[in-house]
Amino acid sequence: MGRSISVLEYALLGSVAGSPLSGYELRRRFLETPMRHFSDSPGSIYPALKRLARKGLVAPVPTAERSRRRKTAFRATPAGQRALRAWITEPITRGDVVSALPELKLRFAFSGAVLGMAEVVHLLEKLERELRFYAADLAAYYRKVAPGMSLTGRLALENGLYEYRANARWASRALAGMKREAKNS
Amino acid sequence: MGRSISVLEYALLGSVAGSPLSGYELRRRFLETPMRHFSDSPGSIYPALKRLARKGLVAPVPTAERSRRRKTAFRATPAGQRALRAWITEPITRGDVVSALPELKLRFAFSGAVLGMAEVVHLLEKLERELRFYAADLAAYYRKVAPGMSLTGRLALENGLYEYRANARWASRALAGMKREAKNS
DNA sequence: GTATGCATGTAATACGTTACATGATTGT
DNA sequence: ACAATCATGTAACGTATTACATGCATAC
Repeated sequence: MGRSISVLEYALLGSVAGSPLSGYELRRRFLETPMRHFSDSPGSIYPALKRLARKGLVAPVPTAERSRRRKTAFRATPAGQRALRAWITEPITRGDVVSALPELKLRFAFSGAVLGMAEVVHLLEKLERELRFYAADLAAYYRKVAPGMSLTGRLALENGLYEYRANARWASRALAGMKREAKNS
Repeated sequence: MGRSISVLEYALLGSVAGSPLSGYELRRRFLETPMRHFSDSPGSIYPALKRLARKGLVAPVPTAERSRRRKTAFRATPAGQRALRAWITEPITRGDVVSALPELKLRFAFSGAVLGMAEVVHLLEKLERELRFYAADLAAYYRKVAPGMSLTGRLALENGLYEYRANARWASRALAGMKREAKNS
């Protein structure tokens, strides 16, 4: 069937999980917010939106607008919400953190919309564990190969190490913050 | 003509700029080293290698090997070195750091092989400037929108902020290290 | 009345992904 | 003898990129 869903499609789906948005508004989001790494080109967004609609994951909402500008806003359907949830709660495997970190972060960013607090915490815990694990891996690799590397190669490797450590620290702090907040509610 | 060169192709080209490597060895690199975010699938690497060969940027080196295993190692040609250099020294525009940071890092990682120390420093300075600039942008954006965001959305935004700050700090430290080293030579 | 922003689309192309396929060599 | 690893490829498919194209609305 029209099975798999691309990361771009999930990004769109997650964006219309809360309030409906039109293709143009989604483009502006990708252009103006830190979701900038997604292309804002109409050639990617409108077709992706149509695919989601064809799969029944989003649906156009009646345009109760005073403006006569043609504009079709889409919203996630119940099936869309389920698909989003399924994607976000997919198991995090070792190595996802290496080859698909941006996707994991996107999943986390959207998790608040479809998951309960306890599940969000669980997701973040998994993420933190994998980040720490890979940071340690990288550190070991660095110690092993750094002596024989070129200066820029070694620095690039260091960059990766620092970045993963920063990510791991972020996850720890975020986790602590969430647990604190959970008590005050 | 066979103009543009994909990031994967540059990754391969840069990898064979120093010593020749076969498709299989390149796959293993992508599998076992922190270049893991590149796919190690034969369906991407062998065709990309062939495209590079067709463009005259890499060439097979005579297999003076004792092993009778068929194996074709490729090395960057002079034209390949020039193309690599041209890519690495392309101007860094505002926003590259947002939409193409991994590519910028790859360029830096390979820069040692084709650029002089002064040019590498210049590249890193540009990179550092843009990283700081965007980190500041993100911080301003955070202050503006954070109050109205969901918890996970806000945390994801924080993550981006921390990550860019970590990158900027790395660039500063690397720069300081390079300048120190330049004196001792 | 003309430029800018809103708003949506299509067509050509090239590329990466996945799956499939083959065979030689080394180690046990 | 068999499994694992070395080593290279092809075919189908979907999708992102780029460029082109259209038209309405608003502000000046």
